[in-house]
Amino acid sequence: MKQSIVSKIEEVLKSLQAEGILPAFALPEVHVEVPKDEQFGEYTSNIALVMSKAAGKNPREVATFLQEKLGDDFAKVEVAGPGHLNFFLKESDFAHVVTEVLEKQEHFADSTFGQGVKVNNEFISANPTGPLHLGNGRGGFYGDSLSRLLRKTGFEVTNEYYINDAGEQVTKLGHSVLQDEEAVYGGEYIEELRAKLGELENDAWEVGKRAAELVVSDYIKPTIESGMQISFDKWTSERALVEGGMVERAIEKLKEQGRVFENEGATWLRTTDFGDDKDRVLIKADGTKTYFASECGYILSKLEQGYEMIIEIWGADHHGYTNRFNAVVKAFGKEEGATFLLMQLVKLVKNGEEVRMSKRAGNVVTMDELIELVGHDVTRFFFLQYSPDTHMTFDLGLAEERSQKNPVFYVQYAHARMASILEKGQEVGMDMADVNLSLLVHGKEKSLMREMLTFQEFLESAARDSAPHRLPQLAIRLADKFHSYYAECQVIDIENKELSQARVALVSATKIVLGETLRLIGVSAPEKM
RNA sequence: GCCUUCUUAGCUUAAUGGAUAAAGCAACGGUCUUCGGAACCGUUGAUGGGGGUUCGAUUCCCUCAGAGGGCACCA
Repeated sequence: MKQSIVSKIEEVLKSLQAEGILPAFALPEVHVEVPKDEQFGEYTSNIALVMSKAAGKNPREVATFLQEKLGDDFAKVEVAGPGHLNFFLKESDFAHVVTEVLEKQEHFADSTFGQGVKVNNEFISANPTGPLHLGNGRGGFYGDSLSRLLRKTGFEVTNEYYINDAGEQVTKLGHSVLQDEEAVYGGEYIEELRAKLGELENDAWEVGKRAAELVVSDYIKPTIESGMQISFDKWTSERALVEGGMVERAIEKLKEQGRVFENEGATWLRTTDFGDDKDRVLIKADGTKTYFASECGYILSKLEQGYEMIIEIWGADHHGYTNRFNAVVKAFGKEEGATFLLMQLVKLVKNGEEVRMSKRAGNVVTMDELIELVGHDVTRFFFLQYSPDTHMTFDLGLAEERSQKNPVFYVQYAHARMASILEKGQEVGMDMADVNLSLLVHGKEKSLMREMLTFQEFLESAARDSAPHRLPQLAIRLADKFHSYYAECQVIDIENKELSQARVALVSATKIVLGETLRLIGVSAPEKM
């Protein structure tokens, strides 16, 4: 719908210029949006405001020219405010969308927006040195929901977890398990690892390797799969990559590009060619490779697998690494680099005092603990609500109280209420086969239908902006509109069967759209609570 | 010192450069229940300070103040 309005506006503008009503000038790009306020219609364009200067006429005048030529396909086209052009859809469009939702069910609003582009979405990727903590949770839920959104809008997405099991931290983990003087990590899980590993040789690297595997299999994976309900398509091991010779290949390839040089006994990559602050070491003077070198191998392997879009969801503390990362991507010949989502760190507060999260001290609050305390749906909804830029503070003292007041219940309750109405509708024999949807003329009904009309649009722009945090807001809005409708209109009324059937159809469609929104968020859509 | 993110209502947060800045919680006042009251309706209340760009700025630029994060031949 949006696209067709855009083309119509473009067409009319050209004809206005041809007729000499508007002077000849390069037409700006036409933007059509869904206005947030319903009183401004279903779609709106600011084109008259944007081009008024070039046209040498005031915006309202330009808008009026357009208005006169665009009227036919809409119930109303209006010029409002400083020169906005607002489009109101016909009654038949409203009724039609309900039919469409009921036909397509959960596939309603599936789109081809992403054009099957192959996306690699890497998130969490916590070091295999301990259980996942709250900071991992934020990026985890965000990444998972983003993937769901991208798939819905036509991208082909692979969720990937990178296991950093080849570096110095593995040796440190080994020392910690051995409990020698170089131990750095503490906490209960270290004791558990010790017990599970049994007889230990006195080699921190070997012990660390085995311990890291256990951390992944016994802590990280269960938390992700059962606790957080995230499924990864791929778990990539840094060590496997290194042992498979990927890193050497990457370095060779970079040498071929002429980006590699020697200095002070070390081997460097000239990342400054691509906007990095300084060049980076690949091979240290002592002959060992840096983490950055294996990162190069990893990037090459992603590119060789044919991913056209690379998404990296990192903690904001990794901000300084984006340039060198992109430098490598570009050195391998990909022009636009990766999409980075930098999640600001979660600040943890308990009774007004900040809790420093440190694996060393063993005072981390784990995802498992939080999920056990308040439940998966509450945890996920809470973390997903906020934009990555927000420096969110999480008050543990309020966590339980929050769980009672979490909006996720409000939304789920709306869904359960719909289910209950539909069940009742069936009992009293409401037949959906031949429904007269033109009876849905109440303002609250139109408001619900408007959400359906603009649903796909909403999803596509959230996908375009990598902004899954808008989904909880949509869920709340849908629930709000439904509750409000419910309070004002009797859905099932035996005395008025025709209207009731239309309303049951509307509730049924609303339930599908809300259910789909909840699925994209990743929380359950209960039939009963 | 350099780079970077943030500052919106009492609190936690929304708002692809658009129209009257939106919710939840808290507070206050109503609905008194035939479909699920975990609900509905209403009231109070906000863009850190100062410049600039723009027809239009919470949004872009500069600056000041405050708060986070980052600046390894570590990973």
